Amino acid sequence: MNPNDVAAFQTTFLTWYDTNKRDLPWRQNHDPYLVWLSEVMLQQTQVQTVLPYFQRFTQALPNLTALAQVDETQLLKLWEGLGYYSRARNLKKAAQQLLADYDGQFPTTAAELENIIGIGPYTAGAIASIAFQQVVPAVDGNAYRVFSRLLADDFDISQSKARPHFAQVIQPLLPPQRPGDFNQAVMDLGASICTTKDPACLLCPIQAYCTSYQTGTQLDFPVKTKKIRQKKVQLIALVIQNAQGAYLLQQRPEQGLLGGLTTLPLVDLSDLDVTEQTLPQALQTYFAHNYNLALTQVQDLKLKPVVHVFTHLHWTIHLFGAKLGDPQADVAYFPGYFVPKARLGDQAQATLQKKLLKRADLSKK
DNA sequence: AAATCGTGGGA
DNA sequence: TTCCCAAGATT
Repeated sequence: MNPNDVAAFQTTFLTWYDTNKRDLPWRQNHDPYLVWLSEVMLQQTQVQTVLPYFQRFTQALPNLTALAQVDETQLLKLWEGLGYYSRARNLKKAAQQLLADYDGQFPTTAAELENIIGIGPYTAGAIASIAFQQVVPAVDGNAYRVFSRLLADDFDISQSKARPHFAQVIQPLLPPQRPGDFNQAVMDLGASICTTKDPACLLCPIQAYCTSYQTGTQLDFPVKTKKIRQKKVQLIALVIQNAQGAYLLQQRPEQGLLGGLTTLPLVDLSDLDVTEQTLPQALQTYFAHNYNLALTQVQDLKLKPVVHVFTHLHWTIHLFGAKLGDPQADVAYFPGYFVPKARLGDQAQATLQKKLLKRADLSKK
């Protein structure tokens, strides 16, 4: 684009934004704390999903100090169901980091912001431009879509160099006076008009500048080669009651899938020796060997399996029931604890866990 | 640098 | 069913 076109393009785009921008709670002001929270919640997550979480989270934890001091249970409870749970733990770490090393003030440049845990290139650009008027792009999926089409740029967005590539491409298009609004205009355009499938080019405010529209190649962009295959895994979820009728929950490690959350005890079917034994026997052996726990009455509950799909995993989970034979049984070797039915919801529950409890009819009345 | 990390929704 | 996508970061 030549310089004259760039100026007209910016004016056209920002004028469209001024009349069509979405009224979102994190757009009420430019408080960096709120901009930051919204951006982290919006990572790989749609606006509609984020809205109720943002309201509850900001009401419970309205500032850095409150966030830095929140206990883990409340933090995860505020995040439950939103996914990518390391985001929540990183928020708290970042709040502590900002209070300890930055006097509780957000740094104002993208480069400095990237030093905060949980803030990567995109989020740094978003905060710097929206909260601090820094002239930097915010290169997310919307930006890939909008600018690959606008410029008919066929750089493969599956490549890790895609982000720096598009940052370089977008930089000269940024309006120095309103970089934050420009970046948000890209997001709104990407969400409403320049969508992945069936983009509404006839309604697009920057149609006249769009190279791919002029050649009818909108759907050829962005170029993305990599596809993810979900690995299929069969699991057993155990409904184990003790003598008091409480249920055994398994505490998952802080790192990794559903980190820090609790679920019904899960066993990967491929870890069981079912060649020589029946499935109930194999589960009994597994718990005895791994956790020094003696299960009795292990049985298939014959319920419809719970299917749960993660980004890279496809789980099919069969529910089995069991009891703890010895009322004095020592659970010390098992990473978890017994919880009465009425208290199952005290800890944060991933959506997977809610599905399991519902299928086992253990949801709160 | 490729894999890992959730969930809900749409075609 | 199955696949893909939605305001990515971390290791």
